[in-house]
Amino acid sequence: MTTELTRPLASAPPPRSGKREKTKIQNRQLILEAAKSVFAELGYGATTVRDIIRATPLASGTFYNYFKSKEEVFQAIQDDSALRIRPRLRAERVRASSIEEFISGTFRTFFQYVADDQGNFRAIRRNRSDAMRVRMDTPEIIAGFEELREDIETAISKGLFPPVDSDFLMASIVGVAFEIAERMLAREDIDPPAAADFATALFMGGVRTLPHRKTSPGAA
Amino acid sequence: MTTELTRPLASAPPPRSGKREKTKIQNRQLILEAAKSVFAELGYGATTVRDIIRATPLASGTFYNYFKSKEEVFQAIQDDSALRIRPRLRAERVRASSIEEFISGTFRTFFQYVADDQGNFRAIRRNRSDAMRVRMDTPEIIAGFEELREDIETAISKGLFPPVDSDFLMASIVGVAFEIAERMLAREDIDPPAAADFATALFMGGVRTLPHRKTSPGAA
DNA sequence: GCAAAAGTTGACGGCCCGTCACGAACCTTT
DNA sequence: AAAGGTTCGTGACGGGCCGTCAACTTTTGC
Repeated sequence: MTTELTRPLASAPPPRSGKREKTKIQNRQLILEAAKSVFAELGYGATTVRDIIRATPLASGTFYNYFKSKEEVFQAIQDDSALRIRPRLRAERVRASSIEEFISGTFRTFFQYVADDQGNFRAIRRNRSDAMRVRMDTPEIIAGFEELREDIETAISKGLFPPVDSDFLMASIVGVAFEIAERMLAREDIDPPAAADFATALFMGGVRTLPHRKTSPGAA
Repeated sequence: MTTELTRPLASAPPPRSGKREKTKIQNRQLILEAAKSVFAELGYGATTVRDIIRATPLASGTFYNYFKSKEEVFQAIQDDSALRIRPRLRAERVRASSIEEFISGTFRTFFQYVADDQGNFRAIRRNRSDAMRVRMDTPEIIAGFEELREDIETAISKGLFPPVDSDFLMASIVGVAFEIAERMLAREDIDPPAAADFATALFMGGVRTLPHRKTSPGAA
């Protein structure tokens, strides 16, 4: 504890590129990959840290050199996903010069991403064999929500949006995006543009301007 | 399953109102109440079955006479909640003679219920001290979603709604309802009618018809 | 009352948790 | 290149929770 070293230069920043750094990165990746596969197999709830390390050549103790718990692994996986899409969504919104572009750009980008990234999005959302549906928002994802709110504020101050409750509007966009994404993935033909069109029409003009369906109603 | 009646007596239905039935109901309630309180205290994730029975005069083995796991207790609590609001929501929708009534009735009823029922709604939604947000939909809740979809279908066939994708529309309503509910509860002044007005305006006319905010923008 | 049925109890084996002392692998210094 | 220092992987360990079950207690039907 007592750091009473003579300290000639003490802790020089160790940006080594030696073998140590290499295996560290590798081990971390090993654990993440194993976790993804095990989560997909057993579901998040049923998975134990032991299951994850067992799917790895490492020892149990090693796991804890990299993550504190399975929650943290989960977060790392999800945050990774969030980190990849956030810039794209943000770019889409910054570029927008109308409400319509803002809304449709956001939805198109999001649904397309979800469809491409089903592995990370879908598998994790099953708690176990329970019929219960689960959605977990990691800090990085929540930060993405906040970013959306800020972009809405900016859009309002630029006169793009009317001065509405940006918190509720953000919540509405998020809610529609996630909930429709789930239905979209449950379908035989996954059609991100169709999902985006639906959501965009809802936000642009309400229920009455929603696209009409092609299939005749009443069909089971 | 085999309903072979004839049976002179055999397993006569035991609708006793004896002491046995009474303590059975009581024990179940004891466990449910304890679970609610413990979930609220520790968060769902961190709670163990032992924590629940410890908050009870019962022995550990008894727990398993009533529930298979903490998941099942959780479901029982949530389903209880869902069972209370579903009829109200349904009544509201059946009574509706216009899109506007259908939508606004649904949201008003839902947000009012959430505000009244914070105990069951709020406490459970914290996973633990983690920053992660969690939402879990039990079978009863999911059945409520399906009921909404059916009511939308009925409304379409009655000409109340245009022939839209009822699945996506249901998803949108659900997403907006849950997500706004969460923001609403996070605020100092919980105002269900305001939340309902916002959501209704969104579905009736889109972003451009959303209520304008009173507080001047730009304030931190 | 009494015997069978129903329900409760808590101890038990099995598993998972997170830690930690140890030793091996690596890196630095001379 | 050898020694010394540091970092990190390893697996065994105590503690706790899980779900079960044989023994016991209470209620019920007669």
